Amino acid sequence: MDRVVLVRRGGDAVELRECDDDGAEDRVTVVPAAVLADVVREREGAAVRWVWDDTTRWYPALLEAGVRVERCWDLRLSHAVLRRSPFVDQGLLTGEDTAGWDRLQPVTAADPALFPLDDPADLLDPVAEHGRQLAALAAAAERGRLGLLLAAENSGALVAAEMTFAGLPWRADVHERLLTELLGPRPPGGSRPATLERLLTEIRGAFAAPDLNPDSPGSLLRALQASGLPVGDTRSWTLEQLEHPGIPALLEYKKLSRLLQANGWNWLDSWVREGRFRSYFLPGGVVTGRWASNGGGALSVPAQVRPAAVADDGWRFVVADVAQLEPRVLAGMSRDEAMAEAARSTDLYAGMVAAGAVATRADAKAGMLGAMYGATRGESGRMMPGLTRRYPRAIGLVEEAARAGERGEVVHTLLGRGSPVPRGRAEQPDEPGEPPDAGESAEDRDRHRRAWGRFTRNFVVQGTGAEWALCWLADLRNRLWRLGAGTVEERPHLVFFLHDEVVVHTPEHLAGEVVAAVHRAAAEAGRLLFGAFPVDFPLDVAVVGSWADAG
DNA sequence: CGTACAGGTCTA
DNA sequence: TATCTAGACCTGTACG
Repeated sequence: MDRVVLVRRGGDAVELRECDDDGAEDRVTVVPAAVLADVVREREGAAVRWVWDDTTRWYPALLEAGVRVERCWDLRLSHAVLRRSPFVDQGLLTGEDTAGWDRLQPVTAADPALFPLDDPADLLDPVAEHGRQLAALAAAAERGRLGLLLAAENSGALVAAEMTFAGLPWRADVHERLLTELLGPRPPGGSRPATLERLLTEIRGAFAAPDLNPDSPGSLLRALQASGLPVGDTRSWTLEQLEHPGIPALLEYKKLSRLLQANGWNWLDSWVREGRFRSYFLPGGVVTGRWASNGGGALSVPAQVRPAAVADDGWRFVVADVAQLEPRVLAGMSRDEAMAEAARSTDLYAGMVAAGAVATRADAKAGMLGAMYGATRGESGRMMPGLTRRYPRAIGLVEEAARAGERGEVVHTLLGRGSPVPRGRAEQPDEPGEPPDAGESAEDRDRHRRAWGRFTRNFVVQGTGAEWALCWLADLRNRLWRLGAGTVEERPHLVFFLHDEVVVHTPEHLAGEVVAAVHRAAAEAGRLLFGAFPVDFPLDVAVVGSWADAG
């Protein structure tokens, strides 16, 4: 397949350097930046992979011009994967501007306007970096897996930009009605809404604290203790355990205050424009390979405000999520036949009960969460011996990951994403990590070592789960494109992705085909990661008018 | 007066 | 007897 490396030449020209999959260069052309979108649109007719320093620096402008690309190679994201992967000979990846690629950050909501001469990306040579990456991949152990990871990561970069471009349909009028019903009318100048004022008066009376500000944890804690309540913190969960006439009003205040602060009128003003909530998704933003987000708290949109996410007239949302993704991924990556058998049922935890591994569904859930998060005590910890007997390969895999982390070793996901090197173990001379703290006791060191073991234990499962989800997303993106005609936002398109859940915005008459596509993409993701090994990934899928109506 | 951190709450 | 993974982001408060 042809590859075209895009290189900025000053503010108003772009160099196109053609090469093949080995990086051997063919010809070079220079075009004015103003016609780049037309050039890309024309070349998209044939198979081509666009190679660029960073998708967030190139793709938004193409999408604005109505151009969608099929494939890219994001040097920033690929660099980050290759730099950490234990499959890679790091010597092949090292060049004089490696530190610059290490530091390169995506363009996000916080700094949308980088001027050409201020952008650190302009100091980097994409052609040289591309060559190093191809050489590193070609020589890698497990080249096939690592190649799949890079393909999925690069496809995710395109999805992320397309989701920000399209935006999640959001009805400000529905959201405002919800706020007014719960909080009262929008008060002027950011003062407290009527409902909060009323609750505040009640709380101050109940705790005999006329100046109490419940938004100040310190003064709230002192007021509670002065009323004789035996509390050490002011979390809602703690307060729910208490018997006191002021508690219900306080809990209600905290809940509504949180709504106001996180998703109130200010949020609407900041993040909703022209009927769309536009946040920035950051592929690879979490070390495990999960996405992070930036702007509007897209990864924690409360269920409370989801009624305001409403599909356009004549359109629907297809909302799909995977049931128990991570235990299923663990069954597949450890090739644990017994756990895969439990995963054959729609409810994996019920499957574990049916197999006699645990007594109840609650035990199954607590035990699996404990196995993946590293609980050794309490409810979850008690399940571990039984699970280990019944599922030795699955439990053995996470246990080994934990032991490796405790020894300070790097662990990796199925496709080869590597865990960070623990502090104090970094080998780069310019990044010595934290020097050993002379004041740290043996107990502290032991606690840190076990905490790092819990992190690496979770890393292999959460990270491989993220790889499954990326493959699902990438395959779904291609299927959705083939279902319609026109630009991205005229066809069925992804508008939201959160670890194991997707939301597709689709013309109503295509909803049935989108549902089928979501299922087929999930089956394909399982095949890509686990081949013929029989582990199922059943989906909960809903066709709805509002996001709140799913699930 | 701006930055850093603590505490809290939402997400999977 | 037992709160254990990964994030974003708000306010209040301490600090330089």
